[in-house]
Amino acid sequence: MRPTLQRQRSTGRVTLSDVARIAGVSPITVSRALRGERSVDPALVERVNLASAQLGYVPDPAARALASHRSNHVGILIPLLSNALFVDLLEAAQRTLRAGGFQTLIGVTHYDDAQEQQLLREQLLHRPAGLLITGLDHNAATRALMAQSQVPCVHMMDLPSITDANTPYCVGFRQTDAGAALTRLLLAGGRRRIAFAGAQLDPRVMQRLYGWRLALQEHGLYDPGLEWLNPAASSLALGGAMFEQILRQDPPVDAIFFCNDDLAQGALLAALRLGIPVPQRMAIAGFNDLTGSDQMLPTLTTVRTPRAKIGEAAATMLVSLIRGEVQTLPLVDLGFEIVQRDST
Amino acid sequence: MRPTLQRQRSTGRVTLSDVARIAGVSPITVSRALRGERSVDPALVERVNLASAQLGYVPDPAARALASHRSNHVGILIPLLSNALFVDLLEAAQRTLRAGGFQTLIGVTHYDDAQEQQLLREQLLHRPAGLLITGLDHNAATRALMAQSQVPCVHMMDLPSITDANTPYCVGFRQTDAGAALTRLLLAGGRRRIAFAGAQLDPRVMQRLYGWRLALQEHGLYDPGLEWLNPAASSLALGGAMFEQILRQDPPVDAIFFCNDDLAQGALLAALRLGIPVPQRMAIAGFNDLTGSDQMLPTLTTVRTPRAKIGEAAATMLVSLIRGEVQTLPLVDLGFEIVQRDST
DNA sequence: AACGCTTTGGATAGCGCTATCTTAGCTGCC
DNA sequence: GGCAGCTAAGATAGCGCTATCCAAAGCGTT
Repeated sequence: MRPTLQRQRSTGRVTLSDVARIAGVSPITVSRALRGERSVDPALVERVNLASAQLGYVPDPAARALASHRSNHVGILIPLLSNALFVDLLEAAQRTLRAGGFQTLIGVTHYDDAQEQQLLREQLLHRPAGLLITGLDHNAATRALMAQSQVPCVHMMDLPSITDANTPYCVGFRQTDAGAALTRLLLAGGRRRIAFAGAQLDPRVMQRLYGWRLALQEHGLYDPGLEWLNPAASSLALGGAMFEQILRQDPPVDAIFFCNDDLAQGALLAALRLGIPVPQRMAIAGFNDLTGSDQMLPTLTTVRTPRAKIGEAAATMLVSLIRGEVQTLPLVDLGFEIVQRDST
Repeated sequence: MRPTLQRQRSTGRVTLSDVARIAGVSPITVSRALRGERSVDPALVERVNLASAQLGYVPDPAARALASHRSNHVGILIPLLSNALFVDLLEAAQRTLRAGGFQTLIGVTHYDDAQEQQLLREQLLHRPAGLLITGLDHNAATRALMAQSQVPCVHMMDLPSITDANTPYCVGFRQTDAGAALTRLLLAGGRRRIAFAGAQLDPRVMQRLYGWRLALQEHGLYDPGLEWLNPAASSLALGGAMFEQILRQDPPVDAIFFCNDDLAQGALLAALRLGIPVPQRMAIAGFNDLTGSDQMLPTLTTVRTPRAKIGEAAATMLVSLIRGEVQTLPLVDLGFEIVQRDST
């Protein structure tokens, strides 16, 4: 009886063809007009835009990705969300990418190579238009995935020490220089036995350590016993504990360079608790200039890192890479700023 | 000359059909076997799995989404990433969802209705399998989008005060009760003039305020002049400023309930700076038990909120909703815990 | 043995776009 | 005037998967 049991799978969604019908052109012309591709008669573009607006047409990202092998996603890989540093980086990058019409896919690696690789693999499945990734140190499998995927990629935070023909795109600053500069400030303040207290021990921490080492060696004041490294995650509590430990085990130490503000803030609180006068008995410096470092007692000397600018610049660079615009330099050094406060 | 100019658009990617050919079955059987849909002969499933593993087959999410009008994405909307509270919530939810085979799409609303709506709209375009959203207060357009989309949704953090037939799925705790409980603790400690200092003024802050008000009213100690509300974002600096302001403008105040630990920590630091003895001259309490609250001087009395548990439970609930499993209760109250420390 | 009913595998036809090829309409130039 | 060399619009055929319909096979009933 029933004439043609039509297989109705449509979702009622407004499609390209609907727009085409209303505009009186073929679907492919609508597609081209909306993407601004090739030259389409301005009058037709106008008609298409009108019809599209009238119907409230929104392209289906899945269909688009399937047909074009491309998406408007950008994958972002960062180590942690529990560190304000990366949150600032992420927020700035995300804002810039959204403005450029891209959606972000956030992956949190927890400083774990296997997780990083897995997240990258998942992101690549979505054929992202680009990738933003933290740091330059990635294991071979991860690097291979990135290279093989051919997806434009910008690295954030670190800059390579040497540059050659195939230097990757990087936006960041020289951690080593910053570490050395902060150490020199302590030296200029008359400190002679300056300890370095590091946690997490990610590549950036190691570079700061290296900078500190260089500065001390310049003055003949380097001593391996001054390195206090702990692979645990940074926290106020750990900073306090490290402060107490150094104080107890190496009393001549007169300054401590903590690898980040979390540790340094914890140390300042521990000093308050123990009644150790800062900076008289012990100078304390941190890194990153996180929220609260200017509120501590005493206020914390630190290095202000341009993380929001890095996120923004990296995203901007990525967008122009995606658009195929000519890139002037693969490296962007955004520098840093020493913030001297009362703790030194 | 050239026989058939074949339109080669394939990407060299391993497809379902490849697996089907190797396994010696039809593509649709591979699809069913891999998704565990319907009943497929175990022997065939075995063959398919083998072939799939051998070829390293990975389904294309875009093709899947297009054909099935469904994806394995879960959208998560949170107000901020700069607040550790939401980061903990997010991380726990994300971990649970990943374990369930879902990818997460994070949207940060910045407490802005328009942004929330826009983000939701974008997420819905990807036909998410589910949604996790913070709070219960959303504008009409947002609610309409959610209802219309038919996507399962779980609300995090807040619980509705009244429950009726169409109560949404919620995992959280009673902010009002927590506010009242903390206030009662201060009252039990002999404090008579307890101020409430709030910033950000999101719905959860307002509920804590309401709880504080109730507790004071029970004792006939409520006075509107005790409410110090500032719509600015929370920060240590703001906490310090509010502390000084209250101290100056209402000297009889002997305790301050800060709506979160950021403000309270700032107040503790300000008290140190000003030499105001805490808790003798002024008791200070916060909310959330953030990192560092146990490191402050004095350590901070606060309310420990089960944010990681909320994230996990909400994700678990969402997964079972997506799978169509029967839900026992739409509301899950995970409670809270008063943490009494030295600041009160 | 004929009949329903429930499996289980496969054929077919899209999902909503875009890559690719084709064709019609115009130059410009020997 | 005829033909290569362009341009713009359209026709066609997928992208890689799954919804839907079909058919064959198994099985218990009367």
